[in-house]
Amino acid sequence: MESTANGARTPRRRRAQGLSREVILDACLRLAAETAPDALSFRKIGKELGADPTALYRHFADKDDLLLSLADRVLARGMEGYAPSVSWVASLRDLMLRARAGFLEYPQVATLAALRVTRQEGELQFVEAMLAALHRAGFKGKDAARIHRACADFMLSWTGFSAGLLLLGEKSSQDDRAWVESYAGISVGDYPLAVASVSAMAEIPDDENYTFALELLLAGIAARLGVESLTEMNT
Amino acid sequence: MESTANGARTPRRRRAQGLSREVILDACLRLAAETAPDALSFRKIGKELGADPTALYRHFADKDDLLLSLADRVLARGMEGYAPSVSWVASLRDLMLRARAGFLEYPQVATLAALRVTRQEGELQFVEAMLAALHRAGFKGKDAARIHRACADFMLSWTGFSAGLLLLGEKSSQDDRAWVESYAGISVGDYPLAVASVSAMAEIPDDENYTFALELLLAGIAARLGVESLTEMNT
DNA sequence: ACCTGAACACCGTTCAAGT
DNA sequence: ACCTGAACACCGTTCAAGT
Repeated sequence: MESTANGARTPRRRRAQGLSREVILDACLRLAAETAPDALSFRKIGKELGADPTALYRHFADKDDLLLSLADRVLARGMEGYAPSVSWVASLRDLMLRARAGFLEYPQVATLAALRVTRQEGELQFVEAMLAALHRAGFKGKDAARIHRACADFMLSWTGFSAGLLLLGEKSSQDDRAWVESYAGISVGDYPLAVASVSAMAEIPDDENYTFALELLLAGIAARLGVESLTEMNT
Repeated sequence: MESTANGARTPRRRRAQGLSREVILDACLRLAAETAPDALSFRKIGKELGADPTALYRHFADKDDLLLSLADRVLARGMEGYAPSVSWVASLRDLMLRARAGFLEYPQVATLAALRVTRQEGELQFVEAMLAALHRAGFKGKDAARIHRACADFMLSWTGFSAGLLLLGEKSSQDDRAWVESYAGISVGDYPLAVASVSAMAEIPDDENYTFALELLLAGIAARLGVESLTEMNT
């Protein structure tokens, strides 16, 4: 990669020299950008680096360790360019959308690490920005902590879900077939509402669904504000 | 299991005779009730049945096929005893809680199948009950479909998340250690709010967190009702 | 018709050995 | 100090063979 001056055609393994956490993480992100289901195995990372797969154990305790660092990098990347808005709702919405979008650029990382807490720089940036927005709204202390946790885990769980759907890929289409087939064996008359709406529901893309649920959540938070302070109401 | 009359001490493998989808699914649920991380492999299911692991392929196309049937059974089990309330909010809340609780009795199934659509009996029961509650609230057609999808995927994604946490088990405790350790290397002064609330947030158990987020979501839906019909308002 | 068992192409991880 | 490579205990799945 550095100098392709001489014999550029032999695709044999580069010598693995100067591995480091940074170098390894970069290679992982290169692999994780793809939507292939198992792109992040040690063996594939090793090949990408031209190193023996087990060399990674010199720099990371185990796969979990690697994954947490990877997840934090991805979150931090999603936070790049974030600027708080004057509106706290707009800030919350922005954060909840950009964090998810950041993760979904690396679906592998999202599925594998969505339920882990990284406790590294990127996560702290996200938490601090969320809490700042909630403070501006008037939520403090324990109340702010509860709402932040609800929002963060809403985002993380749904992001893991979405990443899983992306990685399933073509299998989702198989699902559509199964849908039609499996209806044959079931007494459809018992489920009139479900049968009537089934295609309308299937049409909704996951992104739109997340956005819509997020708006419901934000409305719920806003409504809570009304209850708390009783000074201002928003429809 | 059927008759322990003679030689009950030899734990050698029962002969595998009369395997069927039903028999296999029962064995799977027995295994999946545990919190062991990899309890649902074909090899372990085979051992539980006293059959060769590959015998399962005679009854299920692949692991995915098995998982979908398993997931639908678990959902159906969660729906047992459901009775719609006069209050549509109470009905929605009940459905969103019982579906998750049903899945979490079989964490293996929940992690592996949360993002799949089963299109079998249990799922239809759930969808029908949700739509019925939404209709009673006054949501119809496309609007009901959108809200149902938001609710269902909120529940499914969070349930997959929760099941993952359960399966992580002791690793969560490791996280707590990591939390303290990793704070050493970071300039804490840059994240005052995050640092101040970190322990308050960590204390919130996942169940409570889900319940709280669910209330926010329900409040958001109720608020939307106000916008729609303009006839009745609820704080 | 149904079950078995060897085999294939994968996993994460450990450990003695090389340099 | 860092990387290698054989090995271990696992995966899901295929396929020829048994009964």
